[in-house]
Amino acid sequence: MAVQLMTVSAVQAIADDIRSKILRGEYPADTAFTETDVAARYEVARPTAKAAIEKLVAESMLERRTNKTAKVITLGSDDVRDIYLTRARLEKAVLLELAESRSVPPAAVAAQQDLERIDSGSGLDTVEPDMRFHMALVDSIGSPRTSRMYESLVSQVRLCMAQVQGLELVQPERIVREHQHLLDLIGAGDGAAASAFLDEHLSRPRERLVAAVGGVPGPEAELGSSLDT
Amino acid sequence: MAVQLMTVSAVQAIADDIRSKILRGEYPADTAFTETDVAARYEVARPTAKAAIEKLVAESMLERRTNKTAKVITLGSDDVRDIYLTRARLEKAVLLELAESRSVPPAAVAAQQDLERIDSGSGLDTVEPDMRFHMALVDSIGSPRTSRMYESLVSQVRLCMAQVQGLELVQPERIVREHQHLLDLIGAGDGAAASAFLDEHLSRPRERLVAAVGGVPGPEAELGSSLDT
DNA sequence: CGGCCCTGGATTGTCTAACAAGTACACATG
DNA sequence: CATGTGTACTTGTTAGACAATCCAGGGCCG
Repeated sequence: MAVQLMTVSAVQAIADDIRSKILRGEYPADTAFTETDVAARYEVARPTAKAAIEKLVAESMLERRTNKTAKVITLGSDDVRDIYLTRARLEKAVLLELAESRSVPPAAVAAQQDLERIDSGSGLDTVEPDMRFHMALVDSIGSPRTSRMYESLVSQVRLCMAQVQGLELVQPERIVREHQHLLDLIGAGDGAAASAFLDEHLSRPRERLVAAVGGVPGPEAELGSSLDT
Repeated sequence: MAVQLMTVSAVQAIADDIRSKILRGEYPADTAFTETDVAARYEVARPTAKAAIEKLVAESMLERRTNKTAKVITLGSDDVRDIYLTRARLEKAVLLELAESRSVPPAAVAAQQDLERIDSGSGLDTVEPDMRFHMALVDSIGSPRTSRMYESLVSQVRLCMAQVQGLELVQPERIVREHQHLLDLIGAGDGAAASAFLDEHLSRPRERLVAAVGGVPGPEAELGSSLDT
């Protein structure tokens, strides 16, 4: 009867809170997260804060080098392209499989209807149903690993959008139209066309984000040379 | 200059050691990893052992539910299919892109030559160059995130193979032939054929692994049976 | 005789306190 | 001005301890 409302784990709760705040844009890129600071803010011991930070590092929300303080990850234009290209690879494969069986996922249709409903709203309200639409497509094929990977990519897209402030250029009616086109192509069994159209559909926001993050090629491409992992 | 020789982190070293031992098959499925046990074996404090265990849980080598001891993950037939299908999704997209530019990755050719060289060897020696071949294909497109995801899938394939003992049915000459066919199709720019052929190429080992892991549909589909150790 | 409670041991989650090691920055010195 | 040093800050790791939880075995009652 209890609906598992308590996260039963302090580090999980802290990590969830920090992650949601990062995705909401409350912590801009390069914000430092010291262990003692996190421990003090959430009133927990330092090992607990440390575990939460490392959890976020593991899922690429924060980055840290040994003996250095963790910071909110900075996504450069290279990262944005990589995220969108990887995302497209997964989703195109999904579209091909869905078109094969001509199965239009009901959850995606529902997300699409939500998107139509708030069509007149401002740009930022549309990204949630937009993401849900794509996520529903991927989830519908019932592959836990594919879903988990895609979810991680979507999360990074949201992180990137949160870091870029002046980004209101989304055109809801165009998104709705293109989504509908995708669903139609799936229903028609034309996987190749759906796959190709997805590239088009994703290219616009991708380049928009690339432009928004500025000319930064990568987070650490400009300090003498490679001091990489 | 300095070649980063010491892993400077105890938990990293412990996690690496346990992971390699798991992938080598020294710890069969469902092997329990108690925090105090790991701490004693590596002569470190319990938090350190805990961190190492949680690191392995994060990368799906171990699984644990709250307040329960971590165990080596058990991959059922559902998991094997999911791993191979997800793997195919990523790699097919990669093949399409490679064929688009007709670029045959040199690293893949090198792995292929290694595979030909030990062609006469037993089956188990072939899986390393085999994996390296596929990994080289994926790495060649220069997408860090795609590579990381594919690597995680390859790692799970290796884990699965390590857990299945009697699995010597690989036919090296067939693998060599099919790999060469893939490279030829890439060079010819026929991405669609390469993509389709990859499905064929992966289906055989997939079904072989599915059969090897037995009729277990999933790790926790039947709780009335084996819980030994 | 069988089912249920209940009490132990075992294990994990978390805390406090502390020390060692490494980095970064300021400062003093040549 | 360059260089070396030192100090503060932060992380990596340890030790010990306590509460909460889970599992199994035994005793009690029907």
